[in-house]
Amino acid sequence: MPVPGQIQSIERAVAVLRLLAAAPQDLALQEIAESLELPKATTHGIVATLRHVGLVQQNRSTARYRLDTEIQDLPGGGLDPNLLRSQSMNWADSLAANTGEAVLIGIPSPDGVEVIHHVFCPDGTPQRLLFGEIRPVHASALGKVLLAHTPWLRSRLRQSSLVRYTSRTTTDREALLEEVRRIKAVGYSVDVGEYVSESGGVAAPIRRYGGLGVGAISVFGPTDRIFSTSGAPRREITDRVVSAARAISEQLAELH
Amino acid sequence: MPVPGQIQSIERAVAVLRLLAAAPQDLALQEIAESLELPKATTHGIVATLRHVGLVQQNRSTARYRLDTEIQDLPGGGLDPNLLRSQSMNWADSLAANTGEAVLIGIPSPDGVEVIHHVFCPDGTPQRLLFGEIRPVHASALGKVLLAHTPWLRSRLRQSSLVRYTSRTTTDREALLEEVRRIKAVGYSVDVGEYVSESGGVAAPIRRYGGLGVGAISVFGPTDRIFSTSGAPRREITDRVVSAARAISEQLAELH
DNA sequence: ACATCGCGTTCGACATTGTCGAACGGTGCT
DNA sequence: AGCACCGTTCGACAATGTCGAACGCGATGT
Repeated sequence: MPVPGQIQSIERAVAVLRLLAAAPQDLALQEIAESLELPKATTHGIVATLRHVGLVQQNRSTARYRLDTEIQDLPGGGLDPNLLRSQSMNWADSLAANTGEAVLIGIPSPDGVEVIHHVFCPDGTPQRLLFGEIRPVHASALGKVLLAHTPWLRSRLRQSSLVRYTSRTTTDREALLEEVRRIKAVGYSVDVGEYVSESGGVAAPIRRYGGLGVGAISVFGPTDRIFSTSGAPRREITDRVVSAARAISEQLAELH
Repeated sequence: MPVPGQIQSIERAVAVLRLLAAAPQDLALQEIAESLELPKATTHGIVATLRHVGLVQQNRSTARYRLDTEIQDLPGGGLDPNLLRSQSMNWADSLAANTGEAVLIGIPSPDGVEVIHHVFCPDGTPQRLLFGEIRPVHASALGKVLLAHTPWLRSRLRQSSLVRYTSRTTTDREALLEEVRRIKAVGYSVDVGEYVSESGGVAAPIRRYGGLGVGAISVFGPTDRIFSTSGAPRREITDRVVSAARAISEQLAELH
């Protein structure tokens, strides 16, 4: 590779995409090949790959190619927090009502998890609004479930120090990664007094189409209300959090 | 290549794009690499290539990567004919007024060049509206200049027969391709009674960002008014057509 | 019906091409 | 100053993508 940053097949693939984007109609394989001055077989490999990953469609009857509409998801960017909040508010409200606990919704931010929505615990006790606060990635149910379902967040762990907040805070990187693996398998995360003593929560991932986590929703409250005496989270809470998260994810997927 | 349609580097590049699209913030190279479980150096090659082709941007100060806004041009599709017409009407009018001849604007269509706009010759003679008509690719100034600047059109020549309309129609493929090469160099095309005897025209390409032809604009009329006695097109006409085409292209580029 | 043409697709050998471990140089912590 | 981390470059290796040629199929024309 003489000059770095010149991977041939990628440049060719992008050229194909650009050509298809500019074409007013579906293009035949041969037309693509000749436009790019590439052999037919080579072009076929590229186009077939693009079709395989869903960026290009092939008309069943004419065998011609066009851009798949899914390519419009690309510029979508990182999901507007306001959109996420508006789409999840109703689910958060009913989750709080059904569990009788407070609910948080968070998204990844440079320094941790940013709380973009907070439904107070319906018991009416005085509470402080957590909206806009940043919670630690390694010591909150929200953070840990994001860690499990948002791969690029994991590498941020390496540099940020694992601050100890309580005696239960996980400060060992290896142990945390091990827990993240479990969370990924189970589908929800748990925090038992790791950030604030006697307070804990359960969180589940909100995903965008494709499965990548873009946010998380969490129920939290006094540990003795969230967890049973065995130490495990109460089943009706985990179930409700998980299904609320799934419902929000599906709702997001529906608006293309 | 065991399974066709699985070019590794392209799939990886698309995965990078998808990851960047889903990320709410700029991502570090390492974060991308670890998310995709690829070596850093490999990832760097892919990202550098994507940056090189303009789909990815790198923040100068943080060195982190994000999608380039240019990626939004991709789903743009093949430029709405109505948009092209509305953007070029004013130029077409003044071109007709300045040259005293009729003006056509055309776009590629499956069977030839479709006329999407027609300004009558201002001399007031009775004329038939050509809007919506299909003109042959090989025997019109509009068609030939599109041929020169829209590569995928050229391969359509191979199968369609070169119908003879007049004694001056080019029916030899090799000769036509040779002329197309000249047109590409000069920047405008000429038709001297090749479709209708005694009638001819001069056309120039309307380009989208990147240089690909998406349409063409043409002045046409009686050959003795368009061309000087030497047979060459009159200089003030070619100049005006070319600069009108360029102006429309730039105007199109301005709306992102 | 048969032959022909043009297309998309597959095959397989080759060497070009991308991959990846390791090392470099710069920047911001502590 | 020292360290730690990151983006980038280097270079050897072989896995990978490339591409000429051949296949199969449908449409066309005879």
